[in-house]
Order: sequence, then structure tokens, then C-alpha cells
Amino acid sequence: MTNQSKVKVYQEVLNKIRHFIEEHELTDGDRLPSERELSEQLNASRASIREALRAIELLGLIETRHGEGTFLRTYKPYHSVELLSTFVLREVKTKHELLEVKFLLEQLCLNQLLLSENWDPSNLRQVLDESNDLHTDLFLQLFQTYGNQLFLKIWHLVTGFIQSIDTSTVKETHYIELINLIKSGQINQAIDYHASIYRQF
Amino acid sequence: MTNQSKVKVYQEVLNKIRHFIEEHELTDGDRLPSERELSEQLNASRASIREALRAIELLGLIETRHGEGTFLRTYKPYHSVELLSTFVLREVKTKHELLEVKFLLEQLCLNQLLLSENWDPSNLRQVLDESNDLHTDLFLQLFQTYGNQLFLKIWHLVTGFIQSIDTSTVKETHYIELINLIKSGQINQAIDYHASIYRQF
DNA sequence: ATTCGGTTAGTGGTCAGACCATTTTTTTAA
DNA sequence: TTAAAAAAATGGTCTGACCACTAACCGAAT
Repeated sequence: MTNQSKVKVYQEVLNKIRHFIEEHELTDGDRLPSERELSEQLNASRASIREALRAIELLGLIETRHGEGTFLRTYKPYHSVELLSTFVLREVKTKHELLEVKFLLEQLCLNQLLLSENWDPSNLRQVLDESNDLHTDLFLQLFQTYGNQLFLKIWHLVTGFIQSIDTSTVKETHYIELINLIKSGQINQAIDYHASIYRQF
Repeated sequence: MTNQSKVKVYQEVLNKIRHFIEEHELTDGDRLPSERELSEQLNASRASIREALRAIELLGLIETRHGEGTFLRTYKPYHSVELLSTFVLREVKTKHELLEVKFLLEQLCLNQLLLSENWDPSNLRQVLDESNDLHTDLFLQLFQTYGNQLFLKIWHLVTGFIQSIDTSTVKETHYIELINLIKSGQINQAIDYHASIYRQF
């Protein structure tokens, strides 16, 4: 007898929905049959249909609109990252590791920007003047400049976690100095300075 | 009036479960309260509880055993792979972002190992000989060697998502070469070689 | 006292049906 | 013709029921 024989209804439903999408060649924005229709067509209770839909909704594969229906949606792999991270981090939540990863990501971002030829650091918006959290807003802008959404998302996530367990802040003057180094094009010095800021932890 | 105001019950439940896990410091293998208990404690119907649990089950965060209960489980990014791949094959931009982040994380790992003085690359286990996925197993070992759990988990997460949308593999010989470079201590060359592997994408 | 076997309580798995909230469509009335 | 009202369709949620599986309990035979 096989060990993992029992396949749950909602799993079956997922497969059938998959096939349905392939058969009908549905793409982004297209509407799936209603939950009640699916219930009949796939021979499962509406509760099971919903369990399946809720699962792929959390994955970010569909979007539901009350009163309208269920729609395919552009897949965003990092849709559920927030949720995942909370679970993933439950054993790992040491302050040191968080800070280290955050630092490494930021340094990596600076390095990558340094390597890209068409980056003009002087374009950094002056909006930073009105910022309450210079560090976060500065790197938010840097990550956005680099352009990789996932990269930004991961950093943002780590940053959020740190702020929830550690409220210590760094003197603003440090970041003003860092910003000046960046804007004047001295990226290597900026990277060193950035590292020095973290060394105090 | 806000547009996305309505938060669904199952999403609330997910948050509450998250908090529960953190409060009670549950870890892999620990049991969650039964669905009926959760239903009472979290003030939601069992149906909603199940929608939440099914969702994170699909993500691979929990495991349910009929007649026993619901248990936390080591996160397995490979879990929902087949499902995702069918949905995801369109939309290339995110794939590129995923690959880029994966590459950057790996390069970062190599770089950090290079910087650490007490690392002896010759200690790389030969177990890799029996590997089905040289790349993954190699870097799994490297990340473990570096020792930052969070760093490893993030990489693992990204890797899992990538495998769900891209089954293309790289010739084993490339990794044998890479491993040789690492083991012989030529880390800088290894980093270059690693980059060259990714350039083909 | 020990062991075997059945009973029972707890748990996840599934379903049917009801009602609400929101949106769309249809019908009705001005 | 048009605007308001009603109806239908759809997702959101809850309740209660029943089944299948597991583990713990308990009594009877050894």
C-alpha cells in the first residue's frame, strides 16, 4: 500500500482547474467559472472549490472580486513572500543574522549600481531632506533605481523585521555623509562608509 | 473610501496563526491546535480556518495528518512546483528578476566565503557525486558553510520558485569545473566562472 | 501483571445548505 | 428614452452534519 495515497479533493480540484485553464487557453485577466459552476463541473463541494481557490489566491495566481468573479492574474512570485518569511524566520530570528543580511543586500545594491555605467548618482532626489528614516528612504530609492523588484522586496522585508525587534537608530549625520559620498560619485568610499556604519553593531 | 479595504477572514486567520506560532515559539514538527480549537480561539468558522490552513499547506509550511492534527514543517519550496509552473510560464520579466537575484545571492555567498579566513574549501563533501542537482546541492552546502540561516533560506526560497518556472538545467561538467576551482582555492576564478554560467541566460 | 483486542474520543476530510454583501443585469416606471 | 427599482449572479461566511483515520483507554484472556 502506498504511503501518500490519499489525494485530497482540493488537490484534485487544483489539477482540474489547471487543465481547464490550459484547454481554454485562459490568460491574465480572464475569468474563471464561478465557484458554484466549478462545484458542479468538477464534482466537488463548494467548500472544497474554495479551499483550492484560496490556496492559489495566496500564491498570487488568481484574484477574486466580490460580486464579479475569479480572475487569472499576472503571477508575482514574491506575492506571498511576506507570509512565507514570517514562517521561515521563526527559527532564525537572531538579530545578528538579520542585520548581516540587510547589510549584505545593501552593499550588494551599491556595488551593482557602481558597476552600471548609465547610473547618475546626482539624480538622487532631495526629498530625503524631509525623511523621518533616512536610511530606509535612501536605500529604498537606491533599490528602486537598480530596478529589480524582487531584490527590493527581499530587502524591504528584512528591513521590516529588524524594525520590529530593534528600534535603535543611527545618527542622521552618518547618512548625510553617506549620501554626499554617493552623490559625488565616490561609490567605493560610500561602500566603505556604509560598512563602517554597520560595524558599530 | 479605500479600495482594498475588505480583508477576508482567512487572511486574518493566517495572521493570527502566525502570531500564535511566534508567541508559543513553535518550531518544525510542533503541532498546531485542532481546526475546531482554532475555530473557537480565533473566532472564525471551521470553513475559514480550513481555507487558511489549506493555503499554507499548499505553500508547504504545514503538514496535516488525518486523525492526528496539523504540524509545522520544514519549508519545502519544491512543494507547489508543478502547480506553479503551469500557471507561470508566461511573463518573462519576473523570471529574469528571479534569476538575477539568485545569481547575486550566490555570488555574494562565494565572495563572503572568500573573505573569511578560516574557510577551507577542500572540506567540500564529495557527496556531491551522487547529486541529481549539482548546482542546488553545491550552493546549499556553501550557504550552510557560511552559516547565516536567513541568507540560506532566502536563497533557497528564490531557488525553489525558479525551479517551478524553469526546468532548464546546466551541464554537469560546468559545475564540476566550478567545484574544482573552489576546492583548489581559486575563489576569484570560481566567481568569474560562476558568472559565466549565468551569462548564457 | 501482561498482553491482546475492541471501544471511544479526538481529529482532519468532505459535503449540503443557508444567509449576507457586492456587482451586474434585467425589469419597471416616469 | 431614461432613471430608478428589482432580480439575478457571484464571492464571503457560517453552521451542522457525517465519514475516515488515529491514538488512547479499558477490560478480558492469558
